Amino acid sequence: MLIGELASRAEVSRDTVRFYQRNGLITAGLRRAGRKYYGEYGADALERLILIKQAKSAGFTLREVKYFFDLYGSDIEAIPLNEQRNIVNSKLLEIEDRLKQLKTIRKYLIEQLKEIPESI
Amino acid sequence: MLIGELASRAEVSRDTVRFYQRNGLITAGLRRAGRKYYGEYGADALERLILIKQAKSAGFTLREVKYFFDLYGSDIEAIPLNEQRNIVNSKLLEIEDRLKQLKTIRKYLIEQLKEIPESI
DNA sequence: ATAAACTATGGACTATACTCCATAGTCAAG
DNA sequence: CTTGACTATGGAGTATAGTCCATAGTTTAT
Repeated sequence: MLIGELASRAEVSRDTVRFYQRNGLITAGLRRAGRKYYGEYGADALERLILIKQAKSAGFTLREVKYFFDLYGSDIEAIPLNEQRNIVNSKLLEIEDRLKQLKTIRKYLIEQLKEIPESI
Repeated sequence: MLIGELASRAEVSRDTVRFYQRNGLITAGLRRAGRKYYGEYGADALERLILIKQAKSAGFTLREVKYFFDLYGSDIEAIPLNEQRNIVNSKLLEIEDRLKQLKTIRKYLIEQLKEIPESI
């Protein structure tokens, strides 16, 4: 399929597909079109886009996703189980850290709020 | 005082001071030095730097800090009480939102962790 | 007199994840 | 055969908060 079909199937923009491709997250074949070439994308590209979206919503960066793709391809099953646990676990720790920070900030803001006299 | 003294008193880098100045967060007078001019900073600049650091650690952006400076100067007391409450309160709401998002992500990651079989 | 430490200026660079634009070639429908 | 929809390419722009560099003038101490 061409980029437009891929993009709409994955529900991302064509520019996003191009961006991911430039950054080595997905690949495409070439389809001749006159004297130019169009990108030809397979089911694997679609799979990857979906994986990327999931990973992003789970708090992973593109850099991290690329790292795992480079290591294991897009087949999650190919990643050793203990490695899978490590990946998820360390991201979990990051999230916990950020949660702690935000809770500290929240506490501080609530204190501030208490310090401001009520204006009747 | 000159930029170096200001920076070390406020515990920020000189480049940070220059950056804030370029962005209208602090101002300086001019002290003649040969045929050049050096920035001359007063107590107000130091106060602002300290305020900025506090605001940042409370989750405010520089843009937000500048907005309030433009409106009320660096004198917090000058801000009407209900406005003070609004400011802190809406930042608090933002933080709460972000906390919710992160908790959702955490929940998801924990689920994932459960789905990965133990590798003995 | 000279070196060290300080200052100013402008501009480039960092990370993240895209988005937008202009230009130009291609394809399908009417 | 022309119009509209699609594609490719390169490059610029967005937001945030600075950092780093080179060049050049200044001040202070020895």
